Formats: sequence, C-alpha cells, structure tokens
Amino acid sequence: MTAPPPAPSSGPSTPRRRGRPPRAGRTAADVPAARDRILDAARETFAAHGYDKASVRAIARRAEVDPALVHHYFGTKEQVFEAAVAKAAAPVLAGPSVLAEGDPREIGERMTRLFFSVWENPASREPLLAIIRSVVTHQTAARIFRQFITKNLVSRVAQRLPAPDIETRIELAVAQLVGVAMLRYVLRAEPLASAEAEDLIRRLSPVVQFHLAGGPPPLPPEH
Amino acid sequence: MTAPPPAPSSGPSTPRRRGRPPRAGRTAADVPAARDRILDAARETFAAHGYDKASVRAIARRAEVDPALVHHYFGTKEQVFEAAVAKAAAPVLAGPSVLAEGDPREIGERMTRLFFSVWENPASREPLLAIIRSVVTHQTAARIFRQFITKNLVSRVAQRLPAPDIETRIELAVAQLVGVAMLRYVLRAEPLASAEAEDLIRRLSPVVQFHLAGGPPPLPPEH
DNA sequence: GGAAAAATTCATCATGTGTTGAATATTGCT
DNA sequence: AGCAATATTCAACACATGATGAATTTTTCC
Repeated sequence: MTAPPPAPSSGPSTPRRRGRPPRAGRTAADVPAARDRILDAARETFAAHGYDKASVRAIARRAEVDPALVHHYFGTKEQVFEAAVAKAAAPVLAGPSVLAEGDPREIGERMTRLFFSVWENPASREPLLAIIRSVVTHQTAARIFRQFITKNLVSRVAQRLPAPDIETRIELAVAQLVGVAMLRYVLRAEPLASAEAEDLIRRLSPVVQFHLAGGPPPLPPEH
Repeated sequence: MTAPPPAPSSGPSTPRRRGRPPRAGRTAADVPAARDRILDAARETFAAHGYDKASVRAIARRAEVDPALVHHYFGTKEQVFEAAVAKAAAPVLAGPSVLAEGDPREIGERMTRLFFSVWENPASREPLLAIIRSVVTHQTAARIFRQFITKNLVSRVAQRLPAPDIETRIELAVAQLVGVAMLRYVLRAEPLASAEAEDLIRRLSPVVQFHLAGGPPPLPPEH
C-alpha cells in the first residue's frame, strides 16, 4: 500500500537480469558455479555468526545470488547447514587415522597435533567454528558434534587403549582441547589467542596423554 | 483481517486487567514484584536458549507479564541481558578469594573445586550457561566473559604465583575447565554428563595444578 | 479530595525471517 | 526448429521480533 516501486536501474541495488545467465564461453571454472558459491558463503556465514544469526538472505547476498536460489538448491535452511558443514568437514572427518597408529605412549601428542593442524588451517577451521557457534543453541549442530566426537575419536582411540573408563578419559582430553578452541578461536582471549601453536602443543600434549593413558598424576611444582 | 477478537475470559489467553494492580494487603514479598519476576525469567530464558533465541516476548510470557513491561523497566533487550546476568552472577563473581589463600601446591584443587561448586549449583549455573550460550554469537556476552576471567581468575592467581608466562598458564587451566563445562553442561555428552563431580575433581585437579604451577610433565603410562 | 507518579496492558509499527510460486532467460536434446 | 530441463530472479506470504506511545488503573503525596 505504501510501498513505492523502486525506480529500476537507478538505485544502489542493481536489479539483476532475470532467467538463466548465458554461459559466454567460460570453461566452467572461471566463476565458480552458483551452487558452490552458495555452499562457500554458507560455510563462512555460519562460521561467523552461528546458525541462528546466519540468515538465508545474508548467505545469498554473500554468494551474490537471490535467496530463492539457495532454497532451490538445498531446500530448507537446516539442509543448507548440513550440506555446508558436511562438504567442508568431510576431509577433516576422514583424516585422523593417525590416532590409531603408532606408539600409544605418544598418542597424546599425536592427538594434540591433529587438533592444531585442523584448527590452524582456516579452511578446516571454519566448519568447526560454524559447528561450535551453532552447537550451543541448536540441537542439530549439537548432534553433529557429538557424532564427530564419538565416531572419530572415541571409537578410534578406545580400540587402541582399552580401559574401563576410557570414554571418560577421552572426553576429558577432548574437553581440554575444546576449551582451548573456545578461548583461542572463539573468544580470542589473550595471550592464548596469539601464542605459538608449537608452544601450546608442548604444553598440552602431556596433559592429553595423561588423560588418555593415565599414569601417575603430574607432580606438584618443585616449590 | 483474519484475527478473531478473543472472547474475554474464555480463550486460553486470558486478557489481563489493565492498569496498575491493587496491592490487596500483600506484604510486598507475597508474590515477588513483577520487576524481579522479569529478571528471573530473563535469566532462565537466556540460560536455556542463548541471547538470540531468547525473545523479549518469551521472557515476558514466562514472567506472566506484558512484553512492554520488560522494556518499561529495562529499556533494550541488551540491557535486560546485562541486568539479568549481573544480578545472578554477582555472588559468584564476588566469591573466589579462595584462590588467593592457602598452599600454592593445592591451588589446582581449590580452583577445580571452585569450578564445580559453581557449576553443580543450578542457581549459579544458570547465569553461566546464559553467558556461554550467548558468548559464541554475541559480542557483549563475550566481553562479559573475558572480564570475568581476567578480573576473577587471572589477577587473583597471578599475584599468588608469579611467573613470566602465568597468563598463558591460567588460560590453559581455564580452558580445561571451560571444555568440561561445554561437554558436561552444554552438550551433555555421556559419560561426562553423568559422572560424579568428586571423580572429576580427582581427575582434573592435577591437570589444573600442572598448568598453573608447572613442574615436570605427567609421566607416560607404565605400559 | 485532587494531582502526580507508578504499574501495567493494548495496539501498533517497522523490520527481518524462512519459504513458496510464478516468471523469465538460457542450454541441451531430439 | 522445437521442447524439456535448468538456472536464475521477482514478488509476495505469513509470521516473529524489538520497540514505542497511548490508555487505564492504582498508589502515594500534598
């Protein structure tokens, strides 16, 4: 009723050309297909704002695409989330067979190194950030995260280090690393956020090893 | 257009009496003042859903009050959040002088016990849940959390255990505990979520102590 | 008693959301 | 040439949200 029709091709929001765009001789890898742009934009947006605040419209804007196209390709917003996270996290999830091999006395260091190799790489960090940012308010994300821990850590490590309380042990080790992720990558608390990864690996490996494989508790300080 | 006016005092949403309610001889502590009910409802709602999904309307509904009243008392939603968290977290923030006293060789256990004494008590757990649920997506909450860590942990412990890298040490210890909070209270991952607090204190204290006060790394398992 | 202040609800606005259906332009197949 | 499939945008719906201003009732103070 009070909505004035915007003058076409004059406002700051250029009205896009409708219909399927001409291919114009691109070899299909010139500008990435819209579908992939959407997936990337989704991953980045979810990582930056979490599930709820990452609107379909914001994703579409970032992908330079109409919001309807997002739905056209992926259906509901939840499916967009699953697709984006699944695509980006797949290589990470497939990776850590490192844990099941090698000297069990060094499994703590291997797990700590695996953690940082994933988190220090922006490409693999983003889907994890997206998950963590979403985990705390959204059920689906929480389920994904639990499955990640169970499938990729608990089962792999448990078969290597059988012990009655191994699940608790693994989760305490994971808790140490998740906490570091929270403080370093989500909260960006200093000085943790700027510390050298190698330094943190040195400090954390014995703790993770202690959690996983037990042994005598760390000694008190020499005082 | 399609909104039928609800028959007064017959539908499920009883249209409330307008204007200031009669005091009717209550000694002012009979039914808590609406202002306090709003604050409590806000704390519970923020704790349950995080900042973004906790709508002013939901808070008002829980407090059995009109949404406008929430704004009347507190202004913007952000101010509601600050007021609710500040009120509920105040006693917790004031507490931990435990850290600065006693044998430094047991500061790890004291800190771990402090952590669980706060998190195992629903009254003090809720504002922290609210903060954690909000920290990951909302800037204000992140600031509050950083201040909490800095003011109430870093400063207190640092003056007790001077060391060049004490800030990093403290944050690694905090990371261990924050990670446990994430897995146990936010994600509710089993078996951590159902473990006995005393058992966890036993397992975590040496790690926290190790982070804070150094000493030789925990020994490898006897194999 | 009368006026100001306080406590409360109602109605409404502007905005943003997820989602859908139709329209339009291009490609690829026959 | 024609036709189905595909890729894309437009326009709109139904709903939820944060916020505001006015109305209404009560208390409190003079």
